[in-house]
Amino acid sequence: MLRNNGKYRINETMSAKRDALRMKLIDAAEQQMKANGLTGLRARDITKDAGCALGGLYNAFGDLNELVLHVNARTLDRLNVAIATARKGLAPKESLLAIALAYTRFAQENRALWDALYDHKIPDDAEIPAWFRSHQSNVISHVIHDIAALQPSLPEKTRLLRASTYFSAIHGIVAISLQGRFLGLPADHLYEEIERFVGYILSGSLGASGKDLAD
Amino acid sequence: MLRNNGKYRINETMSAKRDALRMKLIDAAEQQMKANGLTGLRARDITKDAGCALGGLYNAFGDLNELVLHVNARTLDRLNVAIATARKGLAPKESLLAIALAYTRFAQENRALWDALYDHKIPDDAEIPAWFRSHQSNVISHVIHDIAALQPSLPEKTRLLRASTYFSAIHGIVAISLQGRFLGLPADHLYEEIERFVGYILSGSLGASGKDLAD
DNA sequence: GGTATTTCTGAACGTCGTTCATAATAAAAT
DNA sequence: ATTTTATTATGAACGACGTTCAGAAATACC
Repeated sequence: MLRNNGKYRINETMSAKRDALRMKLIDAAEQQMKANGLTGLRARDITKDAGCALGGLYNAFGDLNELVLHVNARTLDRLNVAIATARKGLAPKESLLAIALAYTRFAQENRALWDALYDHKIPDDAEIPAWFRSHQSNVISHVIHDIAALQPSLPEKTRLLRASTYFSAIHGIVAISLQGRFLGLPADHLYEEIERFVGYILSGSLGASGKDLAD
Repeated sequence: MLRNNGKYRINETMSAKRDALRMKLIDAAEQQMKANGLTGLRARDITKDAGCALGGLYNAFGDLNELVLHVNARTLDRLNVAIATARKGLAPKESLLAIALAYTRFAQENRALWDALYDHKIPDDAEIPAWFRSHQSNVISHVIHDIAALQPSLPEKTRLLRASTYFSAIHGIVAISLQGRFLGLPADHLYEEIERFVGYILSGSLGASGKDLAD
């Protein structure tokens, strides 16, 4: 029978050793995903690179999916930085274009890790943890800010819709192009095609005069 | 030592029995994917449903990936019909909107099979067979026709780029929304958001007067 | 019927994620 | 120090998976 008299730690948040192993496992998994993609990820290889036994992974994380979530959170953070840097100091419209181009560049330069952001599926029963969603939100918040600046009269909820639509459209163009599906937009035309497309959207949604299209 | 004196068939294209088994396997795989998704696909379940031994799958197809390609080709054909039906008799701009909405509806109503179109990855060494690419091309050809009608002066190659960009953007909006990633555009706003978005693109790219934006 | 050829079969193989009894280590109590 | 208790580490073992392949069964032609 286990007692807890307050002198041993109750949860996993206080162990520096455990955290160190977790970090080594995330590092190893990230390296492996960079080299072999999400489907090339192997628990045995990760633990070997991290310097622990196979079972150690399951002491540090619930399962392999949870480890992937941590790698993906890192990737989202780096994407977030790339976007923030690209739009810094720009006016809203220029910022929206900069976001699209930064997203495109990031996807190209971090192909395997970026793929994993979308290829990774968690089982139907499990749900995406809140801490991970916040990493996703950080990325899209830049779009929300620009839309808010362009259309201040838009209700908050509608701004989220517009931001999601804008972001998703750009993502779709990049994704289909890089995956070479359907016609496969050639990568060497990707930037100009996106720049043109963003121009369409901005002129279409805001009018040539930048007038506020409330609704 | 095997000889061939011309009295036995040389390749696999002439056997009705073999084709019947292939069809049963595709049917079984399709049913399984509908119910359990691509990741729920199991060679043992498929062959049991199709009424053959486990190894039979590997007589009919090279491997499981090849079988998935056949299911996906079917799905693309049904998507193609859905789009063709939706745009029939419409003017180019209305057709482009109809395509987007039909794509959205198809994705919602055939979620598991539609997911498999994009989730299925073939190994790096193998490449997508030409017969499969033609199924993909049929779907996007509708977009190409409408763009050709709207901008007849556009070079053929540029039309393909524009069609790919348009299709991919719509796909991205639908995909991110249905997967609930990032903010997750709520499904009940999906149609109106797409309709608005297409309006932006059409007015942005063609001008209010429908003038031809060459190049 | 006899023989060449194709098709079918399912046990067996290697690999995977995951589990868990056991060992090793660390901390607290005595 | 020694014992007790709690934590962490280990890797053999398990079940499920895709795939293979030697042999059985079926088929086609003489």
